[in-house]
Amino acid sequence: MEGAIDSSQSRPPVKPQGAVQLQRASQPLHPRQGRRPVKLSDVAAVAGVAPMTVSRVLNAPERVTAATAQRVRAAIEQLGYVPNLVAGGLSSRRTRMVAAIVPTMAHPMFAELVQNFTDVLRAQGYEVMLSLSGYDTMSEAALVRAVLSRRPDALLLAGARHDAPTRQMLADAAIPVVEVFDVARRPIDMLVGVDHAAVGTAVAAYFRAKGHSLFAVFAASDTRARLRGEAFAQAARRGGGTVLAETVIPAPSTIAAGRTALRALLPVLTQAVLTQAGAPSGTQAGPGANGPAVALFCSSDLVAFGALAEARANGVAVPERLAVCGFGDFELSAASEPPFTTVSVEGARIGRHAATFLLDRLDGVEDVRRVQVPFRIVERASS
Amino acid sequence: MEGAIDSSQSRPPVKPQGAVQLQRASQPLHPRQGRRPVKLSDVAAVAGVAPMTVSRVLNAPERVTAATAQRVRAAIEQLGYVPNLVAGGLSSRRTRMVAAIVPTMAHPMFAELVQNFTDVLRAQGYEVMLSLSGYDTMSEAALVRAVLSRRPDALLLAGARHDAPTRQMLADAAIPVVEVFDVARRPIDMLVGVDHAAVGTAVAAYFRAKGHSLFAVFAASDTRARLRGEAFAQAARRGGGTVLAETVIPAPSTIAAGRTALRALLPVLTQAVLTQAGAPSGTQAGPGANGPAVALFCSSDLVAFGALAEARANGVAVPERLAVCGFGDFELSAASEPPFTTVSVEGARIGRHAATFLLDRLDGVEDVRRVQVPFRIVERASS
DNA sequence: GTGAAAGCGCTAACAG
DNA sequence: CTGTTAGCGCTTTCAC
Repeated sequence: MEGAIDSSQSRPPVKPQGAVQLQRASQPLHPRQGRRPVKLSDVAAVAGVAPMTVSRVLNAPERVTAATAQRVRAAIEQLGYVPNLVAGGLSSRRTRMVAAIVPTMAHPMFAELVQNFTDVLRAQGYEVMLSLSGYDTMSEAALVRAVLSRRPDALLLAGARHDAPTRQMLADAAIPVVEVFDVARRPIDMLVGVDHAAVGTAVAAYFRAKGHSLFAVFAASDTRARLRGEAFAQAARRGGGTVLAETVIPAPSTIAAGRTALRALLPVLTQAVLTQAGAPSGTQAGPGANGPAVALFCSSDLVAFGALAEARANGVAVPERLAVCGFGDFELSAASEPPFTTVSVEGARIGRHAATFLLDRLDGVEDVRRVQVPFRIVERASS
Repeated sequence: MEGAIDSSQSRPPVKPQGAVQLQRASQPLHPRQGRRPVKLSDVAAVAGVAPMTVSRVLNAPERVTAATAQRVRAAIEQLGYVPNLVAGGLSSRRTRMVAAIVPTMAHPMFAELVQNFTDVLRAQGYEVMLSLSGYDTMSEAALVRAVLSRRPDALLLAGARHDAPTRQMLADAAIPVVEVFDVARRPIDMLVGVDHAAVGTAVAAYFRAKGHSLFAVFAASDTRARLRGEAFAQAARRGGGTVLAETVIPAPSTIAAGRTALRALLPVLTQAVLTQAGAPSGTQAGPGANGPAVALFCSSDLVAFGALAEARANGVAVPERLAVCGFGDFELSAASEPPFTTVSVEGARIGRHAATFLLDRLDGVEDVRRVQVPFRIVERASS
C-alpha cells in the first residue's frame, strides 16, 4: 500500500566555489574601506555628533532634535550600520530579549501560545528567544542555566514542576518569570495556569451526563497529560463507572500511538460492550440512556484521531459503541471523519496573558499576578 | 454539529501577593550577601585564583591543572555562578549563537529541520535562536537586521529570494550563511536546496504515467508552493493534458482551505469527468488506462486532507474520479481515509546538512558548499 | 600553567 | 538638547 517512487534529485553537490564568494557578494551599495565592521562611533563621526547622540537616536528619538536625528539616520543608512545589541545589552543590563522554554511546537496550542507571546512582546521591542525542552536530553536545570547565561530580561516557562536548583537559579536571576499551562502549588513568580485535573474531571462529568458508565483513557506520559488522565479515571470511578483501561502512551503523542493503543483495547472494548448491554451493535446509545458504549478520553487530539481511524478500520461504530473525546482542539478534530469532541484551551490567550504580565513587570508594576485560563469541551459527532 | 459546552474555570485571579514573593523563594541554598549578581571575579576570589583562570576552566579546561579546576568548580557551585555570555560575546566577538529564520513551525518539515539543526549545533556548543518569519509583518530586511544586531556567529535562512538590502546586510555581517529549502540562482553563500519546480514536474509525470490527462492544482500563495504548482501545471500541459483549475490558496495552508477549494472545483470536476469519458462513476481508472479521473496536486498535505474530506462528503470516489497527491508527508497523510499519496522531503536531512555546513565554516573550512536534497513521491491509496 | 593589562561596543549618569 | 566620563563582565594578548 505504500510503494515509494524515488524521483530523487541526488545530483552531486555544485562544485565548491571558495569562500571569496561571500566577499564579492552583490556590488557593495555603499563601498566601505576595509572590512572593519561599522560601529556606533563611525556613525557618530560621519554625522558629526557624539556617539551618545547616535545612541539616543536609536533608543530615545524623542530626546533628539529632528534635524540631528535626520543627519544621524542618513549616516546610519549610508554606512549600513547594524547596532550591536550584545554590547548594548552588557552596558545597559537589558538585552531586550525574553526567553521562552516550551516542550514542543508540534502541539498547535504551544505554537499558538508562542506566536501570540512573540507578537505582543515584539510590539514592545522585545525579541523572543525560544528553547524547546521536549526533545532535549539536557536536564531542565541545565537548559535553564544555558538560557539564563544569555541574560534574558524575562522568562516564560511551560509547566510548573521545577526542581530546587532550577528554582534557585531563577530566583537568583531576579527577573520576571511566568509559568504557564500548568497549576503550581507554589509558583516561582507569576502564573497563567490551566487546571489539568479539572479538565479530566470535566470530561468524565460530560460523559456521565451523556449516560456513559464504561470508560477508558489514553494518556501520554508527560506530567500534564497524566494529570488529565488520572483525574478523568478518578472522577469516572467516583461516579460509579468502570474504567476498562488506563493506557500510557510514550510522549510525544502521535496518530500512530493512538491506533496502537486502540488496537490493544479492541478485545476489552468488544467484550465489555457485549457483556454490559447485549444490545445489537449499531444500537444508538442516546444521551441519558445507559448505553453500552465505552467513553474514551485521549490526552491529545492526535491520539484521538488515531484511535478513531483504528476504530473505523475495525468496524467499531462511533459514537454508538465508542465515544471519543480528545484534547487540544487541533484543526484535525473538526476535519476528522467523524469530527470528534475535544477540549479546547486557548493557547493564544495564554501567550497574550503571559506576555502582558511580563511586560507590566518590566515596566515596574510589582504585582505578582496569577490567572487560571478557562477551557471548554467542544462537542462533535464522536460522543 | 458543533455545540460548545462551557465548563470554564474562570475563577477570579488568585489574589496578588506582592513581588516579595520572588525574593523569598525557597530557602537560599547558598546564602549570599546582598543581591549583587555573582560574576566571574567573585568566583575567582573565592577560589583564590585570577579571573582568567576561571574563564579557562569554563572555556578551555585542558589548559588548567585538575586541582585548580576542581577548586574553581567548587567555587562556581558554591556561589551558584551563571556565566554572562553577553559579556563573553562582546569580548570574544563570538556569541556561540546561530540564528535560524524559518517561515513557520506549523509545517512538520520545518519543525524537523529546526529540530535537527538545533541538535547538531547544540552538540557543538552553539545555541539556536529561532525567528518565525511567516506570520511576521516586518519586512525580511527588518527581520534580518533585528537578528543580526544580536550578532549570531552564523545564520540559517529558509528560502533564497532576498532583496538587495538584505543581501547587503548579510554580506557585511561576514558570517557563514546557509539558505535552505529553495533553489537560488545566486546563493548568498551556502545552500541546502530543494528543487520545487522539479517536484511539480515529477508529480505531473507520476500522474501521467498513471494514465491521467485531466489535472488540477491547489497551491498556496507562498513562493515555493507556487513554484511547485506552476511547474506541475506546465508539465501537465506539456504532456498534452488539460489543467482544469489552478487554485491559489491564501497562505498559510489549512485543512479548511482545502475543503473550500475542492468545493469550488466540484462542478468543474463532475462535468469534466462526465464529458471526457462518460464512464459510470465507480469505474476503476487503472494505471496506464486513460481514465476519467482528475489528478489533483495540493501544495500541502493539509490542503490535500481537506480536499479529500470534502470529496468524501460529496460522494466523489477516490481515486476513481479524483486522484490526489499532497506535499510534505505529514503524519496525517498516512492516517487519512484513504491514506494519500504525497511528496516527502526530509527536513531532518536539510537541518543536519545545514548545521554541518555552518559548523565546518566556523571551524575554518573555507569551501562554499551546496547540495540539493532529494525528494520522493510516497504512493498511497489516493492515486 | 597562571596572571595582569587592555579593551570589546555600547549606555548610565552626570555635566553643560 | 548634546557631550563627557566611566564602566558593563568577560576574553584577548602577552608576560611570567
